[in-house]
Amino acid sequence: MVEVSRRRAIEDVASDLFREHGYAGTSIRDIARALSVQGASLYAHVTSKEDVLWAIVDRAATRFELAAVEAEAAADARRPGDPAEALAALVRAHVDVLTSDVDAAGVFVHEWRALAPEHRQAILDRRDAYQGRYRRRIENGIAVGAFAMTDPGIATSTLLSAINGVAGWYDPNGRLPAARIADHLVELSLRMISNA
Amino acid sequence: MVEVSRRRAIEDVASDLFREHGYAGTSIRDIARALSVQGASLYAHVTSKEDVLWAIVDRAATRFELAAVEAEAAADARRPGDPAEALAALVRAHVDVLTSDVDAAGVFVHEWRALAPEHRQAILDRRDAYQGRYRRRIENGIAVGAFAMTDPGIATSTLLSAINGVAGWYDPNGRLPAARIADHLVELSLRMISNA
DNA sequence: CCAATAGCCTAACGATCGTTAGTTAGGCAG
DNA sequence: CTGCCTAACTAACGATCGTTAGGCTATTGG
Repeated sequence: MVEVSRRRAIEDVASDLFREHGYAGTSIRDIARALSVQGASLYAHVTSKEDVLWAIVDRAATRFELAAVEAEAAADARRPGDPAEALAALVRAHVDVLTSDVDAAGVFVHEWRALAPEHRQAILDRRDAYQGRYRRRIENGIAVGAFAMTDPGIATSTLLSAINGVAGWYDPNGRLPAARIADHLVELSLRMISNA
Repeated sequence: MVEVSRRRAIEDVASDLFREHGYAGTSIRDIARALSVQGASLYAHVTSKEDVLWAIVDRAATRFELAAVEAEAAADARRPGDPAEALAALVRAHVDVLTSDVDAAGVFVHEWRALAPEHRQAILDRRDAYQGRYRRRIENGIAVGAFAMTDPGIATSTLLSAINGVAGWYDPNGRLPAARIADHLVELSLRMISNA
């Protein structure tokens, strides 16, 4: 990974450590040590520890949001009003973003609780909006009979838990390339909510 | 919740706090404050902070294991060799354990990384064994044609992620009783891996 | 060649961390 | 009354936490 800026290099090793040991379980000096630098030196590039967490989470959130917007637009262009097409596109986009930076995605999924109250609330709002995309497609699919009759809220949460689970075991050097994994997750996701 | 021992009361409030702020994000004094007691007073009942985490995780793991054993035995007694029956029983048992103590289950799912190396490895082994129960049933179902042809490893991990996701939103005072939620998760789980 | 800039250093601050030691207060059994 | 048990207390330890201040060095554009 070629670093364009020192600030970005800090965020990248922080993503790795936050994902492995959690935000509270990682000290500024831990991050510095991974960069072969003294802890205090980081403050030339960063205003606080929480600032680093926020940068990681905010960027990851933005990437998920952009990918979802594009995925829905493309799906609607291909097959307008097809809930399965739209949901498949959403899931694939989500898994793609997740596998393209597992560390940051893992931090986004698990460490948002450690954010300062304002940032935490902002992320919760954005997560709700993101989840709403999935939910609307699921509800629409149920309405037109493409998806099974189930509780849309539970189905949405469970679907997102399922695909976020990839962050728990994905290994860039593993046996399956990211694209294959996305294929499987799309298949599992659609079956989960589809009619017989 | 009536506490039978002081030790157990400590573990219960610790479960709550560990789940909310993580193990590293919770201090001994935080736990003590929730019990209206001084931090040092806890060491009359506890040998270390990690000891508390281990007790919570170990107990939760045991409950999941016992429930799975019973569920499989009962399913095999009802309909021997039926993969769907067995998997449904496993999922229901898992969700039941999870909802019966969300705090402890949430700690088990998310905070095992914070365990001391030996305990951490022990839990990883037990988690693998537990996951193996699901995997064998899924592989068996694929072999007999009851389940769809998919990667059993990914299907197993994704299924468990899906049902563990309940720990992220379940509220004992929420709109749905635990039994209804288990119903939904069983349904979603079976559909996820079933043929057409 | 010089000035600016980026990057890192050492030293230290007050706070909090997990944990130990020694002590005190109350209840119950002999 | 005595002696033990449970449960709490205060005080303090050394380590580590996030963070600030001020100074040094190497590279680089004019």
